[in-house]
Amino acid sequence: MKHQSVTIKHIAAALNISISTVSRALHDAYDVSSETRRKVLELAEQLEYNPNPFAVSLVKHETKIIGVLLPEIATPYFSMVVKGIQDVAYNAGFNVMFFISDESLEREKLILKKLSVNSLDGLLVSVSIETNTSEHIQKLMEKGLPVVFFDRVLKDIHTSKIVQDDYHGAFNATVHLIQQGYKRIAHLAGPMNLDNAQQRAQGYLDALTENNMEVRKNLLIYSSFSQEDGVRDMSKLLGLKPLPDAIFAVNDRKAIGAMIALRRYGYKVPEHIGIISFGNTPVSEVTTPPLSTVEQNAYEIGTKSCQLLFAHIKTPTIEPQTVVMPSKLVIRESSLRPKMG
Amino acid sequence: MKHQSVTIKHIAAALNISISTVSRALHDAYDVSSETRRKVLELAEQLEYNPNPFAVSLVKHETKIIGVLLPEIATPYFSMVVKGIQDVAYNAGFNVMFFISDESLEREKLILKKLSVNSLDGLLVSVSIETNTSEHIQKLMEKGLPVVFFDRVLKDIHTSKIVQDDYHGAFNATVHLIQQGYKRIAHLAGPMNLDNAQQRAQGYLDALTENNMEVRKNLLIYSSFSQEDGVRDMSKLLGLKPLPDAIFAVNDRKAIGAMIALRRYGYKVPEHIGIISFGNTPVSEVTTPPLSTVEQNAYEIGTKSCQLLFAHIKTPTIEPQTVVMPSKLVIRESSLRPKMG
DNA sequence: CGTAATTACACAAACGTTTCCGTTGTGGAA
DNA sequence: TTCCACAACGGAAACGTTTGTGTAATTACG
Repeated sequence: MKHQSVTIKHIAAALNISISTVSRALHDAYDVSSETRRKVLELAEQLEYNPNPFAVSLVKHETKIIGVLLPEIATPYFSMVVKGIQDVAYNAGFNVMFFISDESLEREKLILKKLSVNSLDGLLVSVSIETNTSEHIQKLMEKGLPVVFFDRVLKDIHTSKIVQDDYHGAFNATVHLIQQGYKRIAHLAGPMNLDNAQQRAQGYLDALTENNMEVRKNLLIYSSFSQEDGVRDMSKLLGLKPLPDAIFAVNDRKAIGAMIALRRYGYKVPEHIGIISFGNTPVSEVTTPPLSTVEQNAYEIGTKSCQLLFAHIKTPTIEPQTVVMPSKLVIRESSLRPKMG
Repeated sequence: MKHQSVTIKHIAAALNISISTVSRALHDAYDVSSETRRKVLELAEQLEYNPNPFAVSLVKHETKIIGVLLPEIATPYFSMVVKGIQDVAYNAGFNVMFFISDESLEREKLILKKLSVNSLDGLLVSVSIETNTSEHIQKLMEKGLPVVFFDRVLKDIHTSKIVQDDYHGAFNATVHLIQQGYKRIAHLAGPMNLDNAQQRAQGYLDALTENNMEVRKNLLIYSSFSQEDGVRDMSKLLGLKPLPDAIFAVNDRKAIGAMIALRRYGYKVPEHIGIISFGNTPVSEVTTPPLSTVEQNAYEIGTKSCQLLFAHIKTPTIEPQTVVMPSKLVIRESSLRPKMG
């Protein structure tokens, strides 16, 4: 900063030795007597010496910083992932820098374009809703930057990825509704071009067909992830002639939107319409009725993806792997259909 | 990175000019002909040259990075503040680095101790629950690092701070309960040593006395911020002989904890017991009944504090100021006492 | 035409480290 | 005594920039 901080030079000058000796004393103290080593360490402690990370990075070609590129940070899911990442990184002595695309492909590209490859040791990526290309990320990888994807991955990139078992989570959630006796099950889906949203939709579809239930096109609605999307899509569904009697929502926010719409029109959950969603964010416990949902281990996704990234940083030649986190059903009241006579 | 990236040297060599000319061509292009300038810019674009930020930082003594030290990131409030910070920083061309104290003073100290003053242009701070000293932060400021506090501030530090109007928010919330006709109003307070929790408690107390209502010591319970704290404290209150008939909770999570405890014991909100809280996080809209609460503009706190920090960075001699964000009541059903005969 | 001003560039120092290599001084072995 | 090994240190290059200063070549001016 403006105020000069204490450097290796000051220590060297004070002790009347060379800076190279000071440097060695502070690290692997070969070639330095225990006496001078002691004096250096003592003075460094006293002066509260901290190495200038930029100078170190310049010569060592490593930054001890990882980047996280993600679409959003103020959601229960992503903020929890971030916490997991941060925890692992902190324990490994790494700092974390966040880049938020705000669900915009353009901003995503801009961020990566401005990014000097030297400024990061590795990058964690979850792509935006709009992202339908992988060039911008591929380019970074070609320059030697280790990249690991989490949650929202890009199929055509050859690197490690860590995802939820979206397919089976959705499949099991839908089967659960079927087992409860619901007959006309709708799906409030996510954005079409997002792989994990697609996986959930596919799980829903396969669960229906494998249980010999008719797939109705108008019961599958794609839109974005917001609560408002849930309200809107549910309202649309409520205009259908034979009403759906159950909803599988792609995330908790949309499920809550659906519940709001249902309440508005006087329908009861789970009596008239059953609901199950995906996420198990804290809010799902406190809705009325409490929301059945698929557990999504956001924190673990964060920690695992960070660990994977470190593996790639340590061993650049490592074989990429895809980790699939198991999806567990959390059944609460919203999907428990009252037994009828 | 391991793979060498393109530097100013490569451009200089390719064009057979000196690196200083390249550097000047890329910046304020005095002392360079428009011809060579064009060639440099062209080649830089083509090679996708990005300056090495560490090298720049070393010589310019500025990093274009701000740090954010905060106790937690996976809560609706803090993640929203972070979003605000990130937005302003991004538009100003700054990167943001997060440091999470996890509500631990020890970790807070450790983080700051390891922090080289040179690595940041400025620091945004919200202290942990345990933080009862200011030395560790004071020390950084003395070394010339601009610091701005948000939300959880330290009284005895002379720098800019931005806080919610906790006092009047709490005061008005309590007055609202009084006006609704509630007589025995309890307060589920936050940690005693946190200034903003204290402010809210004081607002509650003053609202009672100014309205000639008796202050009962056993109706004021201090604990932490979690939902579990809310459940526990509310259960404790339900053991009192004359029951309280209204609750003012220090945040939404504790209010929800209280609602869970009330439901468990068969009490109805707002008929038996009215509730109002502080935060207006998204969850407060979807509880049953919807939660009355004090709006807390997390996003604006983020943007404003970041702007303030930039002002300090730009003009280190600037006079510190304290910004108080107005607190607005958001009345929903949980505090609307049914009129009785 | 001679001198001064200007243009366009190169050189080199500096930022704070790490690290390779060279140098000094001491002691022991032959 | 001479030679060598080794311990302990200093010097200097390098990382990729920015920036102050030096210096040719060109232009302007009286």
